[in-house]
Amino acid sequence: MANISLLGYAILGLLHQEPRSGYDVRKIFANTPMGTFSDSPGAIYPALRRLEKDGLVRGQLRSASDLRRRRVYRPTRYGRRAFKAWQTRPISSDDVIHRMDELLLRFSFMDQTAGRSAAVRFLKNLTRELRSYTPALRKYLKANARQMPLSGKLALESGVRGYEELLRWSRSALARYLNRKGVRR
Amino acid sequence: MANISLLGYAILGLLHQEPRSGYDVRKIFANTPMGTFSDSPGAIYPALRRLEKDGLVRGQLRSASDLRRRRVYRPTRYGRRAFKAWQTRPISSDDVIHRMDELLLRFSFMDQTAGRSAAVRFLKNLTRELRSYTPALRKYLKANARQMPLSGKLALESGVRGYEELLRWSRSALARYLNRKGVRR
DNA sequence: CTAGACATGTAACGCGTTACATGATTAT
DNA sequence: ATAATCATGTAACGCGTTACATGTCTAG
Repeated sequence: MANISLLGYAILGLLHQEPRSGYDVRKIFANTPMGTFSDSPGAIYPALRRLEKDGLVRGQLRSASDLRRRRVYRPTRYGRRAFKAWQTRPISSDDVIHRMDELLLRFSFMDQTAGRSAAVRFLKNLTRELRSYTPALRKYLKANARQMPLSGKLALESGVRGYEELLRWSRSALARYLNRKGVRR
Repeated sequence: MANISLLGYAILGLLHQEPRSGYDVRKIFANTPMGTFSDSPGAIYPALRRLEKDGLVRGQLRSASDLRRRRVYRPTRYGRRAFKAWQTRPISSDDVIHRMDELLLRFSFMDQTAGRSAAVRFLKNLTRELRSYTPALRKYLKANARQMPLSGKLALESGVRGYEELLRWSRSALARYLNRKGVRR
């Protein structure tokens, strides 16, 4: 089974939307909020080749009227299955503590690829984990605040607030899905 | 001039508080909210050796009553200067967009090592950058929301909210410093 | 005709991950 | 005795960063 990096999943997700070239992906990473990923060719082209080597995407040269070589990739059936499996993995407390960025990436492509019900399940589980972790963090801060320098205390406060906001977001996102239940658009 | 990784700076910051061994550092990464950093020996011991090789820290074996070998590190004068230089670097929009975690790390040790006035300057500059970036992100979301799938929209909404919360935090943190101006304690 | 966007690659390098290894000390 | 904790290391591996290289097409 292929081992896919976060960048690999990001690219695979984009290829689910429409067939794209490495250059297309680069432009997205350079010009949109997906820009947390590197748009450097030294990252993207090898990543695409790896995905292809592992059978997750298939690339073909588009040259019909184009003399310009341009390799366009799309996910294979296996790639789609692997992507969906990644998206629907259970959410652990460790994910919430160490891999929040990965969780958000998993969610961002959710209803295109795994469906609305998977999105709802995801948000329910995420909410559960956040409801348990957030107060624990807040408690840690309260317990150790006295012996921490102001800047350290404040930096941690920032982290706690970030998680608390995430929990509010998660709940409101869930509500957004549930309110639309069965509503066609 | 030495090139120091984020993990390197995190360790260097901890060594500013008191001399510590690699094992001490590991325990901190394993048991506190600093746990965003890896506590694996394969990361920490080589990082300490690099810091030492670059003249940023000095390690000495503590063995007096201890037969157990235990290498305790403390920053050198050069290490302290380098750390402070890193902390007081100007804040760019790129830092805010791509390296928020590094900014928070820089701030978290601020008043132990660079002083209260540096902390205030940092927060003022951070607030400025966030005041410019946050509405731009929000605007992007508004402009593209129509053509985005719900989960994509919501994932981006989460990012925007995170930045908005960060801006509120930054302002309140600044207020916290300014209210104490000249107050001993 | 030339600057800039289009488009894809490769090579060296550094560092973090994973897994394994070693041995001393303390607690049960 | 022996399991757990203390404590430090090393080797293979993968991937992202940086920098360089190459060539095409389009706009002014």
